[in-house]
Amino acid sequence: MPLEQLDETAKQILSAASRRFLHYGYGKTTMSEVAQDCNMSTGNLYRYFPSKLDIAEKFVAVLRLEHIERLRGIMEAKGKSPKEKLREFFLTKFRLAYERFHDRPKAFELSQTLLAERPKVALEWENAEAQILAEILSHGEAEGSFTVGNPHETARILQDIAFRFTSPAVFHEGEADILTKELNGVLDLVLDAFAWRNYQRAGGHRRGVPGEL
Amino acid sequence: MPLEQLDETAKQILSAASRRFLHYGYGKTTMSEVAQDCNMSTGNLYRYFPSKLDIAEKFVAVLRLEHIERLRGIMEAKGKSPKEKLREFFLTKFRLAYERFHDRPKAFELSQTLLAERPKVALEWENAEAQILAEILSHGEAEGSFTVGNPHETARILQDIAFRFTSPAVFHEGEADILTKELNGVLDLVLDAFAWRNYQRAGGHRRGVPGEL
DNA sequence: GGAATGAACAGTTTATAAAACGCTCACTCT
DNA sequence: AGAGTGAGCGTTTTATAAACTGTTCATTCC
Repeated sequence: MPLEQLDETAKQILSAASRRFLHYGYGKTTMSEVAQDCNMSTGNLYRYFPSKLDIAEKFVAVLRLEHIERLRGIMEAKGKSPKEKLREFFLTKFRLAYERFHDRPKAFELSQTLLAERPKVALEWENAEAQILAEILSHGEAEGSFTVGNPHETARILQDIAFRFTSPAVFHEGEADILTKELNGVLDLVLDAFAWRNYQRAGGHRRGVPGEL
Repeated sequence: MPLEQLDETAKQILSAASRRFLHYGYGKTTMSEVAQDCNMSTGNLYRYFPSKLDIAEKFVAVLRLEHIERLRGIMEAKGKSPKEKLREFFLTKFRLAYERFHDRPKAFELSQTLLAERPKVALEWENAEAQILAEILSHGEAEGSFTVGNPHETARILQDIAFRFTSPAVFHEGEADILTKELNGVLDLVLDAFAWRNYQRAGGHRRGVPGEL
């Protein structure tokens, strides 16, 4: 699945196509243009990719890998509390989404067509994120910061909550700093909910709540 | 602004146009068709509405009024706790949005074009909802169920949180019952956050928290 | 014989001409 | 004099033909 498993020629094709996708958009790049960039015939492209859409899918898969690695880095960071990680997770996710879509309209178009044709891609992306989120929650639970029943279920709910700050269609409405402020308000609320659940689990009779700042 | 303030002829025009909007969609209904339905000329339509878009805007304004009245009814209901009202508010809002868009694609098209041309309409709708939401929060605060700093700010944040369950673009992904379940999970979390804030305000030393079920 | 080609096919996009549309206004009707 | 008309204006939508694109495969190349 990672880039390294690809044939050298496939990498070249992917690279040429990616460049055109970002520059001219998915719809405006043709297979023969990509072939020309690679000094080969159109027919030969199909020895390495089943279709144009599969090239786009691979392109997004690479993007996703970088995106997920970034978030995984936050999860694995030392010296940060699970609460801080949770906040940073969503702030980073938002910032990455904002940069990807608001600053680069062609990437937005590619996502639109790809997700229309291949809905699974979006689900895989969300699942990969939910995985990391669930790990943050599990660590927090083990460490006493959170009380989370089912980490994966809770991760889904957190994704629902943050949807407003991930959905590309909305980014035009508000500017980044306003949205960031609102997202922080949302995260305050989420963390308060966890604080309450943690307090409830602890029996609701102690003044100091473990893991509370 | 309400329907009653309209001229009798204007009401007739609005009614005929609305019927066509819902049946054939905004784009497929023509002014001359509406005029024919009303047994008048196209020119006469413009004595009552400045443009076709303004008819659509009035149509949506009526919809909004019904929608808001419904939510206001929840807010004003007797014998329900603010927490129950908060939950019912969002469940109803979701159900209404789901019916409006998922079950009636033509209404979806009308919203799309109207919001593209008249972004203010969406803001007014959101503001009207936020108003009611803020009142529920204020009542809850006065009654001891919630601790809410700024009701309007908090209302905004709750709207952000529920965005996933309001955004028309998403309704195709999951079915209503799955989304309802997830929304309930989100509301559980929100209510827990309020419980914690309430507990914090109360000094964090009492076992029983006022207003808690 | 595996790698690469490019003409050919079906489907889509684009270009453009024709039809239809939203809207105005000089006018008629009552 | 206020309500209503409808031909006419500029623009948008639609219909259709031409050009192009994604994909295949019989063939060529090394």
